[in-house]
Formats: sequence, C-alpha cells, structure tokens
Amino acid sequence: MGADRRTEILRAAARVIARHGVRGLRVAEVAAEAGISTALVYYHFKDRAGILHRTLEFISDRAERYTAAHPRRERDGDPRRDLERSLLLEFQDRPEVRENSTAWGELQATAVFDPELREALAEARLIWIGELTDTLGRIHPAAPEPARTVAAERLTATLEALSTRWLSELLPLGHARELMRDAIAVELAQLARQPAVTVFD
Amino acid sequence: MGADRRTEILRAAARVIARHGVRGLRVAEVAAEAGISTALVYYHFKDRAGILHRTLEFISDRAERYTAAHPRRERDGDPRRDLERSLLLEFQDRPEVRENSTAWGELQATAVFDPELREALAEARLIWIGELTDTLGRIHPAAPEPARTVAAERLTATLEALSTRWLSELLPLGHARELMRDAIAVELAQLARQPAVTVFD
DNA sequence: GTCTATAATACGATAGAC
DNA sequence: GTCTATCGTATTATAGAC
Repeated sequence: MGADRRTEILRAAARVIARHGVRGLRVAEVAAEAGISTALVYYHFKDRAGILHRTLEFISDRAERYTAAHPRRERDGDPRRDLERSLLLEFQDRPEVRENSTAWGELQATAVFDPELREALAEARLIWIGELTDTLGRIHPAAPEPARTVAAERLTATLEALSTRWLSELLPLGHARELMRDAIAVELAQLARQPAVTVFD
Repeated sequence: MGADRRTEILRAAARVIARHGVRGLRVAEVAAEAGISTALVYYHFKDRAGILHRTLEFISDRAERYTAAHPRRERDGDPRRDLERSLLLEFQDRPEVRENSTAWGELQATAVFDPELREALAEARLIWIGELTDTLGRIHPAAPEPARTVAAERLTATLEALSTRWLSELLPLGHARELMRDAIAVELAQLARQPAVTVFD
C-alpha cells in the first residue's frame, strides 16, 4: 500500500466528501485529513476544482472495481445472481462503499448546477448502463435490446434514489436492499413476459 | 397577490436555489432577486440557515399544491389517469415546476449531510407515499396494502432519480416522461398480477 | 421597515524559506 | 517536497441613520 502523496490526498478528499459533500469540501480540511499543509495540497493539485475533478475520477474508478468489474470477471456464473449482487453491492455499511455512494449522489446533485461535471457523469453512466444491459441480455436473451436498456435505466435510477434515501437515513439499509431486490424481480418479470418483437427476424 | 415581504423573499430564495442550489445560495443574491438590501433580509430572517429552512418549507408546501393535492380533489375521476398525471406533473419545463423539482432534489441531496433537514423531508415523503398508495388502491383494490406501499416507494424513487437526470440534462424531458410512464405501467402490471394474499380473509 | 456602510470572518490561493 | 505565514476576496452578519 505504498500509496503516493497524490493518492493519499485523493483518499482524504473522498473521506471529506463523504462527510460534507462536494460543495462542503474545504481545502484546509482535506489537508488536515491527510495530515499535511494546505500548501502541499496546492503543490500536487492546481486548485480546488482540480482536486474535486480528480477525486471524482478516483471514486469512479474505485466504484468500477467493486461493481461493473465484477459481472465481467464472472461471466460464466449465474447472471441472475451477478445482476443482483452488483446492484446490491452499493448497499453496504462499509466506509469505502458509503464514501462512494455518497460521492456518487453528490456528483448527481452537483451536476444539476455544474455543466462541467455533466460530461464525466454521462460517460460513467453510459458504461454502467451498458454493462447492466449486457447482463440482462444474458438472463433473457430473447428480450429486445431497447427493452433491456430501458430496464437498465430504470434499475440504475432506482438504485440511485434508494441509495440517497439510505444515506439520509430515510430508509434503513435492509429495507433499501429489499426494495432494490424487488425492483430487480419486477424488471426481470417484465422482460420475461415481453415477447421479443423481433423474434422472427 | 399582495404577498408580504417575507413571502417575497422566500419566492426570491426559491428562484436562487433553482439556479445555484441550496449550497450555492448567497444572501446578497436573494436580496438582489427580491430587489431589497441584504440588511432587510436579515431583518426578516435570523440568519442564512433560517432563510434556507423556511424556503424549503415554502417549496414543500407549494409542491403539495400541485401534486398531492390533485388526486384528492379529483377522487371520482379515472384513478389510473390521476396517478399518471400526478407523477408526470413533475416533468414540465415551467419555471415553477423546475424550481420545485430542483429544490426537492437539493433537499434530498442536502439531507445526506444535514440531519436537521431530515425530519421535514421524512414527513413530506410519508404524506406523498401515502397518497400514492391510496391511488394505487383505487386502481387495484385487490392488491394487498404492503405491496401497494412498496410500489409507491419505488415509483417515488424512480421519479426523483429521473427528475435529477432531466435537470442535469442527462435525459431529455420526453425520454424522462416515457421512462416514468413505463415505470407506472410495470408497477401496475405487477400489482394486477400479484394475487391478493388475503383475498379470502 | 428600509437603507448605506462596514465589521468580522472564512476560504482559496500564493510567496518564500528550508 | 514540505512548511509557515499571509494576501485577497467573497460572504455572512451587524451598526446606526432615516
């Protein structure tokens, strides 16, 4: 774990974001969290916006490691189980997961007022939805692609909203997991019933 | 519309929040938006936090007027249509609606870091979900209550996430409306199929 | 009730020594 | 690479006149 300074700072920034949000991030607090001076933070990063940008990249990468990456690595496993696991991974009370979920929610919320952030967000989401669409295809190969994409969009939307509610303690973790599981079941049932429009092509 | 100063300020604050978010709200900008001095804002409100608190109440009240209130007033109409209309009301490109949607999303996002806001949020949401559960009951009286509540929770979750995506221009308005409509159809189909567990009670 | 200052401070960012 | 010290400014909040 001989992480360099830059990475240490990014990790510190991720923790600060989890506590106070993107817009509550203070450079001085990041420095304190990393145990260094503010000047050193500015030596490694151009400015506050730069810190934010890199931190969000960092978080996004980390999220891929524990969500999107999984289904791929286990392509030959039960896709139904893979789907459920990858969507439920977001609901865990581990600091690392909490941090990522919080930051992702903040990214969402911030993007409403910050056009610069939207591009990165759009890209990350496309990848995520693409992976989900693939997994859904492995479960129901007969379901037409547009229907699977729409299902994936709805599932990610549900996940994000449930995650926000969990993080603001409006929903206990177990309840959120249940609702997510139900949502998956509902979407899969829908896909199963939906006869492929192009089945005779 | 002989609104008093306080209300004028709250309206101004709502507009500012729609532009820059809760955490982007500057007291000076609220004052300018209301056409008065910052000192007068402080005469009417204790401090920045007080302005925020009252503005969110104001917005929450206004939202109830154009969503939750509607289904009630038109109880005897087609409940299926009422449901769809009340959930799609959030997706309109009118300034008032945009303001409320934006502020509601901000309320959500802010609550993750602000325990004080959670209570108001939880209350508003309970009312909202309750109304939806009722409407679902008028559509499918045979569906058991827990299933309807869960469907209502998922529908509100979907609405919030789709709203965020629309506001950050990740999803065009029409597409968001379509996804919302689909989500309603899916939930209703699910409720219709779900045989009432307590049908023989 | 409303204004024009202005105080007080929090915060981002940099200079310059080591 | 890293620090201490500090500058400049944006922002909250108040004092005091009308």
